[in-house]
Amino acid sequence: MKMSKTTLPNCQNCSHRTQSVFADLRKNELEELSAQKSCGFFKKGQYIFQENSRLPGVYCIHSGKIKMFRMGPEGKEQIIRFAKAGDMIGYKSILSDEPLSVSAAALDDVSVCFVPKQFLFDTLSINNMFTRKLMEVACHEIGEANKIITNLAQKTVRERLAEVLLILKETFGEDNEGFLEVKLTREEIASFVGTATESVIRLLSEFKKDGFIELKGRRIKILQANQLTIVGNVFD
Amino acid sequence: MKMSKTTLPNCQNCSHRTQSVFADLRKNELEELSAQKSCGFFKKGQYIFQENSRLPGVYCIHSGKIKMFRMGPEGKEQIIRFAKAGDMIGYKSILSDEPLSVSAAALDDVSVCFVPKQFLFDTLSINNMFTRKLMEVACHEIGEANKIITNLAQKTVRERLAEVLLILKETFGEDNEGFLEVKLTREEIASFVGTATESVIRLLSEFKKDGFIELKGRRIKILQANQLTIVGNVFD
DNA sequence: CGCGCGATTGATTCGGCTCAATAACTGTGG
DNA sequence: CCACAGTTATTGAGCCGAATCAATCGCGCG
Repeated sequence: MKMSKTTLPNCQNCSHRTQSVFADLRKNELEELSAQKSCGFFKKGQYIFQENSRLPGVYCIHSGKIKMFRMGPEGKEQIIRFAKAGDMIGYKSILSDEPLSVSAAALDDVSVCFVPKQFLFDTLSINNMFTRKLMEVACHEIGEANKIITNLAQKTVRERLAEVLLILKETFGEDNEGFLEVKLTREEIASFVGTATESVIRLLSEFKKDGFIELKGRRIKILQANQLTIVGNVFD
Repeated sequence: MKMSKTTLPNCQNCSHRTQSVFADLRKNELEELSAQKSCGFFKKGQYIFQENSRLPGVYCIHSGKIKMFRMGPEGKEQIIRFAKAGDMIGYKSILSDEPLSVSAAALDDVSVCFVPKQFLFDTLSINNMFTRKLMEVACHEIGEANKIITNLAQKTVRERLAEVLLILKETFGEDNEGFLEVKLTREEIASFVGTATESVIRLLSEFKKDGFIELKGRRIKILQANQLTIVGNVFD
């Protein structure tokens, strides 16, 4: 991975800044961030980092999509969540001072900024709004994880797949034709749902037959989101 | 629930303080905490709080054991984790400014201190060590949740039960006879493992037959922890 | 244009859930 | 301290969702 300071825009005028955890940074803090960060690129399929390792900082995603996953006991990937432009990844390991609990891999070509952990700690100690924002993001994620745990334990594969489709729509949005703006293999979908690839395939074609979705190769279009919320027992 | 300021010791000389998130509070901060907190008691079985509600602060557990759980789509409890003396609960909802994502209920008689959220926010803004500690705890919990998600998706019930027994030992310890220092119904164990009550019962008696554990009514003694780690595919 | 991975479909197996019937235990009040 | 009532635990039988295994298809890419 090449790292440089010039390939991506300064943090001050980064288009993702206002939606990111850095939204509340002051002018001089942003300048410092720009000065300390470096940039990197990952091709589709490459690992950004691997679980159990440690990083000297965090990544801010400038463009591209990323899957966060853990290896199960038989070496099978379990996708925990996705990340996209504007998200910061790898920070939990820094803040809890533990090795990474997940790996991250690029779903398409990805460009990132790397922020040294010292910048985080420095900013945490002087900018309360930043602290609050970071806590908010972290604590929100715990709530999401609690929901996933309950779903995995209690819902059927059919229900979980319906919900996953809605999550993908929510997370990545749709292109101008209405297809989900993310390209995943059936195996990756299965890994996120927590089931076998064949089960995903069978249920997808069932949803297609029911008119809930349209399939075009690897691309998925959601036709009846409301039906999926019903099938998936999705309340919130 | 009765609330008073005198029933429990001051925070300064609370025996759990040094292991809690309040370990790094300064003298005057501890005095302020003592002044602002109130105390409460819950009988076994009572709810401390319910998911989707909001609290004006957080609870510190002074004594007793608590289950944290979520209601699944069919109204079935999913136990996410346990909490015990020294733990702070309910803070994630405060910090993410969202309704609670879990409920909490007393597993035995519980006494708690209630800390208004303003104290938390005030202390976050002036005590960096407290901030770091709180972040550390929250981020650690995310890592744990990631592990649980992977286990639920990929391990068998047998493996998960073996691991749960070890988690219970780790969390609550053993009494002088070697029995787990927590009294759970089979249904609660099942709810934590993410399976049916009958499956827990069958597998427990299997573990007993294999000599891994001893059962005495509701009480469980772990005889061969190492065998359980093998059966449960527990690496860390 | 062919190679190879990913997708699909079918057949079969099986872990684990549900339902049902006792048995054992907990704790409660007399 | 005992009896009773209501839980909770146990065990068995049967079923079903979903995993696995096997084979073929088809698209994307070099």
